[in-house]
Amino acid sequence: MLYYDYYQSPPGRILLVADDQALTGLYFAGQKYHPRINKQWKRADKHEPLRQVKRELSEYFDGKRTRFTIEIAPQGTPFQRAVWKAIADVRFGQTIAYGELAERAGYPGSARAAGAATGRNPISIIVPCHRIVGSNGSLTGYAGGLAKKRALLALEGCG
Amino acid sequence: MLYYDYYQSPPGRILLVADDQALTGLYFAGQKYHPRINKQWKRADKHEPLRQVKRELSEYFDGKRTRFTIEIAPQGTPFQRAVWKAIADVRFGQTIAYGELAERAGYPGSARAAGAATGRNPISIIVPCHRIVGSNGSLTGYAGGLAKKRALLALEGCG
DNA sequence: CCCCTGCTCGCCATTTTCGGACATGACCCC
DNA sequence: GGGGTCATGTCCGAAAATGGCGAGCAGGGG
Repeated sequence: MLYYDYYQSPPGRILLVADDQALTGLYFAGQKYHPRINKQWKRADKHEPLRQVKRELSEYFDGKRTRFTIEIAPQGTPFQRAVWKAIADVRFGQTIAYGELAERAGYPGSARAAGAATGRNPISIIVPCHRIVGSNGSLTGYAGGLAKKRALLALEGCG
Repeated sequence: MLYYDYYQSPPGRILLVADDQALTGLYFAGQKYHPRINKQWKRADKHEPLRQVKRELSEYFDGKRTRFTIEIAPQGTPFQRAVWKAIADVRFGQTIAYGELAERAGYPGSARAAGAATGRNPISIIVPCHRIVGSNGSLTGYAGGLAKKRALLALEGCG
């Protein structure tokens, strides 16, 4: 059984999805790869994991939180999970390039594949894929739109 | 955790595989689709499901048993499971055609697909795929070799 | 005629293969 | 620097190939 709820953030409305104990998805409204609401899912604004992530998001957008503690359970291939795990290790206010990301994930040379996997990240913000940039520092892409990527990086003090 | 052991039957050596409570595989040595022994598996000649199936097999080959009671848990697609379930309902000494099998499985017209699924049966003898023959009565194929299919049918009195 | 054989052709789920798409990066040339 | 080119690795969907089939048909012997 999966549960979901919405959260209104400064950059836009967010869809949250969780199973019994962990967060499985966090999507900006209208973003690429946004899932359809499944009839089997249950709208639940009091479900504990969802409450916790909403609390942590509020603190994050208020500038009072720089790391998340909510448990996450993203679904993907072994390669994708390795990439997402490597992304999760990038700290608040820091950025790395796709090539560096691929290397940290254990797949040196797979920069482009790492980019594709980054785009499929099911848990935006918490798995901070906005902290991954081109090797020359350019903001090459973001599933939710480059504007949101800029906004998040600005919030974290990366002009 | 999976457990395995061997059993020497009249037609040839057999590999038995089981999980904690049910049989998941029964293969003739050298048959098609024979699995490799996984390092993670444990050789266990006293594991209860394995002991039970060895006992029932002995009785079967001695002509003292016409149906099996061991619990089975074959792994496959929904279609394959439907076919294997339909095979399991064919009784000792009886034979049906692949077309009839497909129909009983709930997929009328899928005779050829049923044949392919039959070939992938992971639990020979217990799921008696040797009782499936061509619509004209011919023994069209058997993963363990047609000789074994003939031997099993002879044992069951189908000359 | 009847029966058998061999052939062709539709069937259907699965598996394998293949061709793009992609949130890159290094190189080269103006 | 901007813009083109090319070498990469992974994933997804589509298409083709693969099988333990079966019905229909044409010939050749009894």
